[in-house]
Amino acid sequence: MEPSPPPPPPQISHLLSQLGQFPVTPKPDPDGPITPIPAAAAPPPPPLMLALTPELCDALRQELAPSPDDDAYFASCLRQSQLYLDAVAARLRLPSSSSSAAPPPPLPPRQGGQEQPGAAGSSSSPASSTKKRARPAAEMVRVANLGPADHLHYRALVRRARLTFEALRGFYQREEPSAGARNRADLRASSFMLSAGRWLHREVRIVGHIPGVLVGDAFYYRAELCVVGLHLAPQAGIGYIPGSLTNEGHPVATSIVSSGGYLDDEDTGDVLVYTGSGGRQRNRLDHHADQTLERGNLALHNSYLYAVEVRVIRGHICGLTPNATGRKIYVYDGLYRVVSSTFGPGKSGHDVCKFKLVRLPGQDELGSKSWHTAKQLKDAMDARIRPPRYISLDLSKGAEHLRVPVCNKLDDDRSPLLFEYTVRPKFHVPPATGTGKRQRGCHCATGCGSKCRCQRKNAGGPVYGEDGTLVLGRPVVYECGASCGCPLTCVNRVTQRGMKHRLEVFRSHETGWGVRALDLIPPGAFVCEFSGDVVLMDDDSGKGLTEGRSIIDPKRFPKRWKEWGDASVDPRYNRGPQSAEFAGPGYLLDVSHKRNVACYISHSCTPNVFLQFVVHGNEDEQCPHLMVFAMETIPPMRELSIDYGIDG
DNA sequence: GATTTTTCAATGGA
DNA sequence: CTCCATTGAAAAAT
Repeated sequence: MEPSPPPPPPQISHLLSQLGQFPVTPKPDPDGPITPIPAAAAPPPPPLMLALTPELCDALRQELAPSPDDDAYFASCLRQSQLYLDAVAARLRLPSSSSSAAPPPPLPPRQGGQEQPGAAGSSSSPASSTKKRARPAAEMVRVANLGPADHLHYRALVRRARLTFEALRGFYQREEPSAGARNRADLRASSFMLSAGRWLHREVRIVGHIPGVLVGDAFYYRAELCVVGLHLAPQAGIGYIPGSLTNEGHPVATSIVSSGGYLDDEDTGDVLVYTGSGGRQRNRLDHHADQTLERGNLALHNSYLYAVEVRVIRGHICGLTPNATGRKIYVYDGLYRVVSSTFGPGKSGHDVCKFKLVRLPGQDELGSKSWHTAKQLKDAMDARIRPPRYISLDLSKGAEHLRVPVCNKLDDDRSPLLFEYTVRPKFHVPPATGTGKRQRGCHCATGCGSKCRCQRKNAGGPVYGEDGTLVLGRPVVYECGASCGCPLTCVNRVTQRGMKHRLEVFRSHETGWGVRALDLIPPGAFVCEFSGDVVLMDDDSGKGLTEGRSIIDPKRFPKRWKEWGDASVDPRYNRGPQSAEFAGPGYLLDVSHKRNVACYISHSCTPNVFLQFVVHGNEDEQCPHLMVFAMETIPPMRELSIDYGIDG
């Protein structure tokens, strides 16, 4: 048997000739090496249903000029698929009888010229009455040319959806500590959000980037990928638009999750060899049967033929997670194009579909690569090697638990080194009232439980979970303190143990100086404290001194803590008794001379960290610590941002 | 439309 | 700690 020719690159001529030809059951040479799918051996092509108008054909042909230049080539592929999808979208059937149960929410105000709504209902009433399973919509779109205003809008939507997901997940997890059966809080959270109409982009099938999701964004659960619309299949690796929704009747893949679950996978970052699905026992690595070119496999093959870009999400096992055993984390790595599709025996002997994907140029740095560079930086610093352009290996000069490197790759500014570093502000300690009085702290000898006096000052249950993450944002948090009987390892002293995740200060184009994470920071984790010189408000001598100084006013921070842990979308959730009114801090922080890392965190109105007031033991309530907590999963090399309450 | 099939999860116990 | 069986949910296919 003569060897089949390699598949021609999917250029336009090829595309045009292939549009109607889909080999459904290829029969490759059983004992040969992996053979390309023989297009010639395909069954008679189904009728070509995509309307190729003369204009469209001309437009496509003009793209023909094959260029050796990769960028031009990829750009041409992108334009091709754009043309194709536009043609398909234009001919798509309408969403079947307004399939969304809830009435479409009012469109948010939008500034940019931009045709795609796709906002999940903000005020949509939970469509609990309708039993009908709401199916995803049929309309297929690609969102392009997002203006800055649109980007902010979508980023805020994604942020809120993830906050809700995390709050619900935490709520469900705590709700039944050990109710016999398995507690899949993640599934319950996503399921509830679906029924409440809070999945994003439900009314549309998005090809390409999901607006509001950045390359490098990290997710702890597959269910979370569903909620934001990145990858709709809860378990399957290939997400696709079913053939019944494209007018040609062929499925098209939109996203894949690569978790290294197959023997034949290879991954060098920009190039990924992905194995199709099927032929495998669940949870098993090895194949026991041949795969077939159906469903997801067929969809991915069609993405190859049509040159449609595919979202790639990589699953990493991160042993470094604070909460114990080898969790997985899913990182959005951007858009890839399928450059080859083959079918043949894999390592286990059975036939497998293999797809080679190449990352499209012009995107933000590969998320997975950022993890790598962060690790290299950390290794170098552990070995006391100063990477180039690092002006300090430790801004705190040993004062912090972890070293805080400073990096400036832009100019010669070394100003962070000019400030004195203070790990925590020095508050005026109130004189012990009543000398005969006993210590005001708790007397818990080992661990502080629900009986602990300090814990009970926090109305509505424990402040921190087992893993040390903040359960719920509060007006103020009372931790145990110096006068308590418990050790520093007490569960109620999370912020006193210092930073747990490495940060670095860096010079940035946009914000002057900024702070970014070197470690993965889980949502709800303590990040660091704001520090500087304390200026009491009622201190007359201090008032005049604030002129011309860098002052942080703790009162100016918007109450972003309200967004954290708020699961009130679920009516069964009640946050318990509200703690008494908190007057708020009565001091200013002067960071003109002394400061710490936190002062370099930049501002955003879609922040990924927030401020939580924390009182340690019997400290003055007027002077709560300004503690920074993560609001979302922060991947390595991602800049931290907080809402300072300045208009932006 | 209802039911079955498919799926590179996640848990908690052994 | 690794293995594993069980439960689980949504979309596509039937």
